[in-house]
Amino acid sequence: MAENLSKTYDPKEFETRIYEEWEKGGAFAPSEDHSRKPFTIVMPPPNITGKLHMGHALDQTLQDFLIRFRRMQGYNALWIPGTDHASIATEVKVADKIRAEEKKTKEEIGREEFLKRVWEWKEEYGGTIKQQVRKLGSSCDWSRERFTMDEGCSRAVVKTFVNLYKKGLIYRGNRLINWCPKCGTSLSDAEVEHQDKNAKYYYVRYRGADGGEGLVVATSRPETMFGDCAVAVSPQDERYKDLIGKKVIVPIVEREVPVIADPYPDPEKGTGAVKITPAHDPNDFEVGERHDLPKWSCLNDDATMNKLAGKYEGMDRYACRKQLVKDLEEAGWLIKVEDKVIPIGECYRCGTVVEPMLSDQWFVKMKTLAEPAIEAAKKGDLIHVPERFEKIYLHWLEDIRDWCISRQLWWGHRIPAYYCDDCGEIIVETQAPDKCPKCGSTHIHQDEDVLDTWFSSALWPFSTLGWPDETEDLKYFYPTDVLVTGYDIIFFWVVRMVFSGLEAMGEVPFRYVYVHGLVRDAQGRKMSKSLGNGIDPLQIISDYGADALRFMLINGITPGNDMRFVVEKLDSSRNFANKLWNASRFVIMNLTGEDGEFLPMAGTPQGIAALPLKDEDRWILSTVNSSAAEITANMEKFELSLAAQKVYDLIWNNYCDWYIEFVKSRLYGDDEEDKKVARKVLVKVLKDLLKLLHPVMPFITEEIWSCLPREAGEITEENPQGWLIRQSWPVSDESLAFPQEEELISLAMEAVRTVRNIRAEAGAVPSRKVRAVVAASGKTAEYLKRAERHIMTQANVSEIRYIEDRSEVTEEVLSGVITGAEILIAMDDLMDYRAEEERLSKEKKKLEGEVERVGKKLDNENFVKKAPEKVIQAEREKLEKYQDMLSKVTERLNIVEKKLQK
RNA sequence: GGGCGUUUAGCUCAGCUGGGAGAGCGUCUGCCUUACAAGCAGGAUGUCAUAGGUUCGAUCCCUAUAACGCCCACCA
Repeated sequence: MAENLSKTYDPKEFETRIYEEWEKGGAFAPSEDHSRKPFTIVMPPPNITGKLHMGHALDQTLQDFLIRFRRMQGYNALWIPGTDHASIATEVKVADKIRAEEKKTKEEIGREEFLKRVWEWKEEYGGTIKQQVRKLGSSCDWSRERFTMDEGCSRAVVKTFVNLYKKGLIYRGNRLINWCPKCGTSLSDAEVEHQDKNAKYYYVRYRGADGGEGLVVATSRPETMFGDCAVAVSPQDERYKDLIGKKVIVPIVEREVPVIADPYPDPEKGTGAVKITPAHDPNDFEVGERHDLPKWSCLNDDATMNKLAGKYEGMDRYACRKQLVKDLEEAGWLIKVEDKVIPIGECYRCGTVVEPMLSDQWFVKMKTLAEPAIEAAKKGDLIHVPERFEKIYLHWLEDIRDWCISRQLWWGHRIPAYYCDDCGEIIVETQAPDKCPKCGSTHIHQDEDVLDTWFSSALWPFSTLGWPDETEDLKYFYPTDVLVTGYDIIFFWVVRMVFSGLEAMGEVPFRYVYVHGLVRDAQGRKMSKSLGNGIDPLQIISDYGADALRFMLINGITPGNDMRFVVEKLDSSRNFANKLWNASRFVIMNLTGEDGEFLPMAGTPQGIAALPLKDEDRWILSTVNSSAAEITANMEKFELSLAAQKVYDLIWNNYCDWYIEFVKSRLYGDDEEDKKVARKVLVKVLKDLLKLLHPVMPFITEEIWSCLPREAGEITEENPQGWLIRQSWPVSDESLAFPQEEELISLAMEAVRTVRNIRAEAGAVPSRKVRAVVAASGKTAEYLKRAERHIMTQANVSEIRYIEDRSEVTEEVLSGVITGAEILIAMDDLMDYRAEEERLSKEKKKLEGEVERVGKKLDNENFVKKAPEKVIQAEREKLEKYQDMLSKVTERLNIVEKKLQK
């Protein structure tokens, strides 16, 4: 790594280099030593659909923070990286690309060729993503990298499917599913987004078959009338009592359907009579099941009307609706139309309105699988951070319905089900069968469909560790420790991993779920491609460095809450990095002895404590020592933001602003022995601070660390290069607790601040030394005397006189009160009256000019008449302000002049 | 229809199971003091959304209310 630090902080100079060295040196891989406790995270695999966005950057940073912290704490840390094939999303993207570039559909290209193209896409985008993850500094073990469609994960998928099928938990059925007409595939319930939309209720009369009035039904989808097979009413509904059992005629369709009594219709809603279309509505489907009604589907897969629709055949569902309503109206069957807000289901990928359709699909039976997952959360085997997400998790599992897992797509895991062409037998096996076990036929074909992409993601925590094989990794690293993810995929992913893990492994896949929010733009809007408000993490890294980005993403966030991406926060993070950089340069500059060699360090806490330490040494050692304990506790409780904030404070406010300043006079002094002590403390503390900061800012800390002298214990067999990434985490040590010195230096700091304050408020000449009088007694006096050196140097005081009684001072003074004491400074000392007179005169002149200028403006009739009220008001306020300032300056100038005359 | 979150300094947000109201940015004043002007020193700014309640004491707990946002929900 670097030999010494360049003059200015330039992350470009070292971030890439350091990452390469880490990776080459095996810094991310866990040890083979399985006697140590493991700490495992599996990375939520980014989709290979495109590049990483800011949300990924947050996700990665949080995980890397945790894994680095635990690694340093001594856990055998493993973070498994990988990518997701993202079945439907990728298929759509690649199909779009082919359509745009070659003007061909995927059908025209053919399944085999299409899949070849997708694999090429995967190589390209998967590669980009991996590079981005590296740029962010993620310390994941690339030797264990996985892909949801690699050989192992595919075996896991097949194995799981077969297992669940044999247990009767996966079945094939002709049921109502969500159908996306554009993507041409079924969707799970989770993949449908409900949106409230303005729509209409159409009230349509179904006349009696006996020539009677019949009844009126309300529907928002009249085009489904072609699938109507009954009209249901509540048995309690007096209005329709006489119609039950009779027939009514569906207009236009001119089909006789029975009026049936069923508990489903709510007499309060609509007309109380519901047209029943089992093939296009989930509720109707159930009614149909209860009454053994036929299930007539009137839609094609592309949402056009089928032959059941008669003359409307071939029309799009909405065109048909429009025409049908018109026809109904003309025929007199349309009673009224009502505006209504109705929740509409849309495809989460393409936004097309989803159609409930009757279809042969594969389903996972959820009830039995959900139960242990519910239990796990209730027992505390699974803990959500923050807690409130447990409620969401439970609620979803508690009224879960069966999961439709087959997709009419090509890119994905093909369903391991085989059909005998001769006898129709269904064979579900891990290996394709040679012949039908029932009839012996060799005419067998595999199911054309693939699985829901989330079926394979659900296995991620154990498929990545080698399952279904009983690998060493699986035994040692499962269950994993924490899953970090955004709240937007709890249902898609977290829930399914939990029940899958419990089913396959008998244990929850992770102990903690750390849920983070979304990264929004500066206005609080979701970052999206359509808005074009996305921010590329790589661009930010190139402008500010990965460390600054990471710190910015961690700082000021709360688990589960969204954050805004504000560029100013990056400046602040970068400035912090620069601050640390320069402080380190200062330390390193002062490290070497006359011969240019590093001075021997003191090593252990006991070694440091045994040195002839000064008060300020003890203060900083003690402060860092106790803060380390707090910071550790914060991190263990996932309070990462608080932890980062505390390290920031420690570095900037304690170490840089105070300790380094305290110690300068010693470093520049003649006492060689004491100089060494100061150096040792400087380095010891800097090292601890670098360790504490490393999880959030890994690059800069490693770079600085590499420039500091190595000591015993820092180079080990596991860490031959002595890298920071593998150093041990600071543990608070009793030998470094110095409460008395903490109190003493705090008091000194108060005194310094007070004197500075007085000086600044009095407008004293900065370079001018002042004499101070300290009125204090007892311990306070004693401490302040002990800290006299600091007060003098830090506050530019030339002399301190101690008194017990404040009334001893009779001259004109300014004073400030600190804990247990008062500090007084003579007015005469504060001011160079000549200089002050000059300054005030200048100031006065300037102000007079301003007053005159604004005054003139306001005296101008045209201005007052024509300018907007706001501007006039602002000018008036300005005038007032300047006049006020002028009178103060004048007053002060008078005093100064009087002093000069004396 | 059900549930949840947010509301704290001009802006972005912290506030770790009730006891001093904070940070960064911005702003104002003074400083190029040999680590750092991406800096140093100092200052100003808040009825912690509103109304009640519990408590010796509430930004924090309870109950309402409002605004904004989010999630879930089988579209008669």
